[in-house]
Amino acid sequence: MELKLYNSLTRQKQLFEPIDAKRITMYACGPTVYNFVHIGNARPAVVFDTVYRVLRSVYPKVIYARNITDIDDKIINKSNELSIDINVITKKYSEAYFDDMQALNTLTPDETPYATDHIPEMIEMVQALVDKGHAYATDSQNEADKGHVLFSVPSMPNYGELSKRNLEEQEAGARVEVAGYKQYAGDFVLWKPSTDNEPGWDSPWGRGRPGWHLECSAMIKKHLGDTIDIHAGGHDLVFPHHENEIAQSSCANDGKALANFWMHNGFINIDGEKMSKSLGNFRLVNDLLKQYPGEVLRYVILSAHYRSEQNFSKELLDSAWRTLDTVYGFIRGIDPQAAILNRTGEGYKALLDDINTPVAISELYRLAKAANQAQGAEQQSLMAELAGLADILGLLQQDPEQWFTVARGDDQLTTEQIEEQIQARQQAKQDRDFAKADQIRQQLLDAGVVLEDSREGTQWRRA
RNA sequence: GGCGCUGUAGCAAAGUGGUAAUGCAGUGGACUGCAACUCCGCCAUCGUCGGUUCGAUUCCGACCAGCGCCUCCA
Repeated sequence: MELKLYNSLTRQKQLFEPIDAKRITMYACGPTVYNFVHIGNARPAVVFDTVYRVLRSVYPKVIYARNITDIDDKIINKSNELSIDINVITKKYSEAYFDDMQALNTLTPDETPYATDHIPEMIEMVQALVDKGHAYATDSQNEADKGHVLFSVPSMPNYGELSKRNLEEQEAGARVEVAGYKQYAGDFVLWKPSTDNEPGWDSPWGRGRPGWHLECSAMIKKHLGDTIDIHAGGHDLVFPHHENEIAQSSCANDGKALANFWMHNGFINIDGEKMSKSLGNFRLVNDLLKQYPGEVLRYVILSAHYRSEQNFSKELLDSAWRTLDTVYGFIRGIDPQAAILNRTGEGYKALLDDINTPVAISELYRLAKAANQAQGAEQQSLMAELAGLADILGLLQQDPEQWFTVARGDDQLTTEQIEEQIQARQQAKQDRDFAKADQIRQQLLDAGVVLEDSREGTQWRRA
């Protein structure tokens, strides 16, 4: 039983070999909390939650950390814009994030470090970089430029390893305005000065705040170690974010690798276009949850391989919902069984092969369908295997009866009303008044309730 | 200019050097008072053109069409 993962660093799928099989360490870049998160933020959360679940099925202990970025210029801007204290904003949106992620059935990471709780660690790392000649404080001659500390990219010979970038070759097409205080165009900020009305912390270079990349490096070192097994995030973070994290950590830790495996998820587009503010096509998880169960969103995300791009659309969501209806329909009324993971099953094997969730999901469907048709011990065994696979995918965690009967969106009828109507229809059928029976059924259908007759009676579900 | 990705049925999405999983939709049939559910069946030669090979959707090359990063970004 081997786990293979695609490693962005080597650009190939390779056998996952942990540093310490008794303690797996994994870090995923979390959100900057200045707004509700959109579906694109949900993808890494769901994907790496699944990776976490797979790892836990293989190894006895996995430490998964996902940070909250609660100090950032975007947050400061929002704070100024709305004249609301920055802490109020970060509290509100970090809580909203946790709620959304729970709706997507992601497990709570073992560590949720906040950037602002790690200022001393960050300062310490900057100091180490300065001491080792990998960083420099800007000249204090010019008052405006004073107080910056920059990472010196030329001080690191193998800079660019992750993104395979050669800074010289990029200059031709790059439109980066180079700040005057930089010694080299590619140098990036470790520490920047804060004005009096900006949040800041005292440091050897004056009152200021950390640069974007620094927190991850500092928090990884503190909570997980100098070198971790897996570092994950969205594909767009490869450069510059992760590249710079590597530079900081590696140089601060005397050349040790920051992570052995780098995993990056592909983007989510909306109706064929990238989500962007100018297009106004952001899909907030919070809004989508008003129309779809969280499980539908999770299912959609896992129905494509995590490295490929995925196009979100209403059609995709509706289709996923119908599929889940079918699957829950298969197991509705069957006694649930304690989960037993079939480690030689196709679904689990697919997950071990670079987290191939689409194949695992098709196996989930196959098992549910087979359970629907089986009887007795065979059925129990299929249900146990189904539960085992479903647990790793974080799907099918609801009671099927609930899945079908909990009101969806704008449903008007209560369960009691529906069952009353079903009784009335039953009577009409017994009286062989089919016209009336059909009329009741149609009325219910118009109200979003589908009836399913069987020898045992009438079952209903919301559609 | 540099780095990189994608192109498989109406939609979604796996996959393999030996004629392509799966889901949704559609469709034929069974079941049903009629439906719904369910069951049985049908529905693609894998962007184009070359090359390698006994054989390619799968390898190589070119081309076409999309797209991402290089600036905040999941």
